[in-house]
Amino acid sequence: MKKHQITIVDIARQLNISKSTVSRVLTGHPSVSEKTKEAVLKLANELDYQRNMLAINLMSSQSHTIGIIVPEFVTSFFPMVIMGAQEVASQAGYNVLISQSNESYETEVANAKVMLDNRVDGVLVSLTRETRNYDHLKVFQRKGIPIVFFNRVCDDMQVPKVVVDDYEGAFKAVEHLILTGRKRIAHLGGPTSLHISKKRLEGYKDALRKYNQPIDPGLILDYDLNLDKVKIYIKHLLDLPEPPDALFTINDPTAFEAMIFIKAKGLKIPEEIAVVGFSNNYGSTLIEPRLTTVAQPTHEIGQVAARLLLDQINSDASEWKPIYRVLKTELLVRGSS
Amino acid sequence: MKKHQITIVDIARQLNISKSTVSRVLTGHPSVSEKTKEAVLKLANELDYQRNMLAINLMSSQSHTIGIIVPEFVTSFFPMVIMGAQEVASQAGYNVLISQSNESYETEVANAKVMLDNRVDGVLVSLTRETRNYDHLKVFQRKGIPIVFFNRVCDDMQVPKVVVDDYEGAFKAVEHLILTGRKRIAHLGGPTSLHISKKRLEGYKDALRKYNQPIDPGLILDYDLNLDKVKIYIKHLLDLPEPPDALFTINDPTAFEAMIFIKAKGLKIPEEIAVVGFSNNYGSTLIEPRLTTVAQPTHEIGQVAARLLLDQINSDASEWKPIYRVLKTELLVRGSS
DNA sequence: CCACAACATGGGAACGTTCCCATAAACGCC
DNA sequence: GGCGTTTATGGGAACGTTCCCATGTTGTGG
Repeated sequence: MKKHQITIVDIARQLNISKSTVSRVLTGHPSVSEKTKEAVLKLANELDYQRNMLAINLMSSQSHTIGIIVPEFVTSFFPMVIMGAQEVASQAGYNVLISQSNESYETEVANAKVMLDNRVDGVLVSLTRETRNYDHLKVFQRKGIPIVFFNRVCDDMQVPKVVVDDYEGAFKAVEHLILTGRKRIAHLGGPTSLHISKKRLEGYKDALRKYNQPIDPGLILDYDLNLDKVKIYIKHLLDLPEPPDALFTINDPTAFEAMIFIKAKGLKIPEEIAVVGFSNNYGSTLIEPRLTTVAQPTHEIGQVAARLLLDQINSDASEWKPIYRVLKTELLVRGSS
Repeated sequence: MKKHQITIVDIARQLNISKSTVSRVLTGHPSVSEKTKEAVLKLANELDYQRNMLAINLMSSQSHTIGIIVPEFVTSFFPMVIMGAQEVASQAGYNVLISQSNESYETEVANAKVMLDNRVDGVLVSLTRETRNYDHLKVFQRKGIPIVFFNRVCDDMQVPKVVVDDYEGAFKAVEHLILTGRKRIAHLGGPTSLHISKKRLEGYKDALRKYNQPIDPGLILDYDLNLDKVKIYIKHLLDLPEPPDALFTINDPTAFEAMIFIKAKGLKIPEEIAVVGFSNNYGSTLIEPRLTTVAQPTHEIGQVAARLLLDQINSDASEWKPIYRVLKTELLVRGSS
């Protein structure tokens, strides 16, 4: 059981003034005499008074908390985004309630419910790879709670979104492969339900088109991002009568798995097959050869998304605009290509 | 501005019953007639009623939230621990408020304050590398809020702690190096203020002693975990008149940096110098050669710590015991040794 | 010296729950 | 049929704030 907590009433009683006055001092209200202000501050400090956010939250009907729902946080991408968001949020006096959906639709739904129960003031979401139904997220809109998507966004909802230029990033990656003489560039993409998968695939195709290279459907595969399956797809590609001489993957972890398999097969990277990833995850400079990849401004994604969310929190719902922010990527050419 | 929220009073009014009864239905209190129960449940569902945790929290003087303070979460270690803790916590109906101290003492202090303001029901802490003063954490004890340390623990406080057997892990790592014929094993350790640094150093020394190898102080370095400095220390070691033929580092990220530098110098790993890390971070199987390391049961650390914390939350402060849980490590021998 | 503004303070409702206590009805039981 | 017991319900305080409104007190200008 908890001990008695010091409240403003305790302070008021000891100083023989009303709790209103104490509250005024503590919230910095101007109309209170210098003398009482000092006395209150002094006693509050002595008693080790700590404001009770539980009461403030109820009173203000605000939790001063924003929720973040991400599919996972073991690879470095989402943690970095969260860092950026957390910075902005805590500077504005908001806490961050993080939850992982573990790439499971059901967990995402459950997490959304928790956020709702806890009356988060807004929510940042990056979808799971299997989310097809968005009812659990539309609830936020219905209840007037702002929502901002990042990275894995929902095309169905008219709300702010923060993404990187996946199309351009993929285009640059593939263009780079073409310009370094690759003739058969394979693409191991993500689930077609994800916006990012589509955009990256488009960039891949358009780069080939621009340089008049044939688009061979046999070199384009999409998979569910379950890393264990990567080697199956890579094996398939390598076993083709005309195997690819380059590989562009949906993300870095996929590229890592692919490289490990390719190296185990005894093929030389980049001589026999070049590999390019996406995201510049932790590990891309560890693997050998170092992975060429499309860097995303992770930290900035988090910051921008959090700022958009705070803007909505601090404005009337009628003013909300479905701003679509596209951040730039950067191609980092390293040893694998 | 928020729209009107559906409350139990709304439900009560519409059904012409008291809010007490509605509350009873919603909390599953037995003494309420089947008929009213049904009606309430039906209407609550229709109106899309959502309980307001803000009110419940104030009423119960519990935030139903546990705080976690970690030094960082970009390397995979802490995210994994957090995952374990989050699992246990959310199963028990608790939220998790995560904050990063970024290895900064001041941020750790500020984070602790936020936790206190928000009346977390308990807190899980892993210290920064620079924390020497524990007043900001002792406040929790004083206020009757349970605290559990993990990984980077505080020797000064009599509270539950969850660690791995750093001593034994280090011992096994160094023993392995000795048994594979290494004669001059260097150790790049962490700051001596950290408990884990001391324990791992002890394990290192005792392994050497057991096999009658000399302990050469010139081969033992400690640093502040700022990865940028690793190459300076490694350079120093390699430039010694009698350079080491093996290196045992305080953790994996340090080992990665060391390996990159060593490889750049043209030395062969493991032939000319073997490397062993600690923690089995993400990336240890990416780097080449794959890093031999001491695996920690990260997920389990989080689970165990969260359970110890919940046990305290649900029991009287007088029953709290400073349980010290030591989990087993496992030596993973891979290519780097 | 009086009217009126500016300042300092107090009182109490409100936020949405839970929970204790009271009350009324229904139900045996001898 | 009266009495104690169970069952279903209502009333209202409490949690710790904030904030509106009221009240008193001081100061200022004509």
